Amino acid sequence: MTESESESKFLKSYNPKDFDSPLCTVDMAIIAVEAGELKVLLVQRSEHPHKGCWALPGGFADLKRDNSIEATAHRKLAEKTGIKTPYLEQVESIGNAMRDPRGWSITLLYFALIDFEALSIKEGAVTGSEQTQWMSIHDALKCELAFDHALLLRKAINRLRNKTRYTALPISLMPETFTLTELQTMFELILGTSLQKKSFRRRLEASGLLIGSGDMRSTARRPAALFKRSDSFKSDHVFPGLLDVEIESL
Amino acid sequence: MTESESESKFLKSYNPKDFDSPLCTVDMAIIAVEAGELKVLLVQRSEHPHKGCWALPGGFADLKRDNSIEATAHRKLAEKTGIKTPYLEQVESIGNAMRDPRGWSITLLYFALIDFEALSIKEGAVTGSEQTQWMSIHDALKCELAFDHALLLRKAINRLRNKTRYTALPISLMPETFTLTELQTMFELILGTSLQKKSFRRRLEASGLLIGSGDMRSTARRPAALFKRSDSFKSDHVFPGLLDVEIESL
DNA sequence: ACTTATAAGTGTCTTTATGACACCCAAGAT
DNA sequence: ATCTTGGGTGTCATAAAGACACTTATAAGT
Repeated sequence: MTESESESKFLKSYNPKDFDSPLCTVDMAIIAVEAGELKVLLVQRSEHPHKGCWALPGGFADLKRDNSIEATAHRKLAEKTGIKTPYLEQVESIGNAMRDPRGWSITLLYFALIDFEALSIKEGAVTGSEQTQWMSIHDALKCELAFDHALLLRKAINRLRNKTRYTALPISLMPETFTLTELQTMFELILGTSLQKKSFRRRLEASGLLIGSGDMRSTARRPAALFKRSDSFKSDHVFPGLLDVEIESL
Repeated sequence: MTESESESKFLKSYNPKDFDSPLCTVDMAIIAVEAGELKVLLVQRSEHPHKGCWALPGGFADLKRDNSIEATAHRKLAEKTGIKTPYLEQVESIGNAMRDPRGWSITLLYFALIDFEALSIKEGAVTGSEQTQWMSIHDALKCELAFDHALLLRKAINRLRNKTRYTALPISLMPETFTLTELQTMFELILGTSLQKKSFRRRLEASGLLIGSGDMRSTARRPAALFKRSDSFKSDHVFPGLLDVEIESL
């Protein structure tokens, strides 16, 4: 019997269900800004365990439909928000015997950043049988989320805060065009500190990530130049230096 | 029936095996330096699939013995190297339908850095029925590793290289005491570039991570001061600035 | 029409950290 | 005694962020 015959015979008699295997899920921290606050999308669990609790959206990979875990994450995101091309990043995987009463379980945590205004499914929408809600990060961390989802949310926010110090990530939360002050406000909102206007503009200027759209935003004051993402824009662009703010680890 | 009675009834009738669940493993890139080369610990697979191929050590979480995936990683590491307190970090999780012929599979990739000299199990050791080997990174990436382990190894090395630019991580690869030149050589080996002696020493001096051990190393030339980790040492210490080297993404 | 408040946007000096590189120093080898 | 060699330092240049004052444009109020 050749090696490859031996291997195919082995595979034929192999059944994954013969082994004890942990539960394996994908959970998502979907983050947007609305009304000047960082918010996260939560769903109310319609099934046990933790029935009735608010939780991060997520669930099992559908082995028939999803070719990879990123596909699962994209599918979940599209189901909840209608958004197809978000900023999506894997944060970490947490697995242990205690986090789910059903038994040993692992979750792959993703976080997504989206422009709230681009949402096709908004406040209080009901997808399937589940109630969904945008809740401010602050409230979400206080309100007894299901499982260890408060921990997961903290991990996602910490990642977002850290990356905001040295990358252009928050631009993913902005609409098509925006002013530099609006963008700076977004950074400040995420970091929870105020930033130096000059330094902020210098970084962006030097990065070449944005170009003026030509238009101006006329508000009650002096009009502000509108910018949009340039051709060379990448949301994970790394600036040469860190913003010197100390972030409170949640 | 109260909510909690309803929930416990649900849990009693719940069987994880009722659902299609992916295979879920932990794989490890265990890295050390020997003979002036970055090396990775590989095991030769004694079972199908990919029987006979070299692979990163790893395997299924033992739901009976391991309380968490970190516990699984620590156990695997101790089994292969005898080392209990390494630098250990989760890199990423990869899951898709193609990476394992047995079916949809997810792996949680960890990487560990250890001081080769502190190993209790060395070259060519046989643990259980598996042959193990330390192979240079360069060779390992060329030699057709099992599954997608070449990809996993590249991800681990890229992470190591990136972190070496702005953290003190490589100190985890050093013995108890060492000279600054030896440490710099370690950084250079990982990054694949030479570094400025002065800049390198300044960063470490300013960090307060090391203190002189009092002793000197007497070689054929001028003796060099020996240093050890100070009380405030943390391997994930972040330096204020980046080392300005461009690293070839593998 | 003039003034004022306010947000947009700029000029410029300081501070911090790394890069570059020349120089000095200590010990064994000759 | 001198040479060689790697250990270790002094110092100026450069890059990027921080601090902060200043100018500018607009709408609203008088």
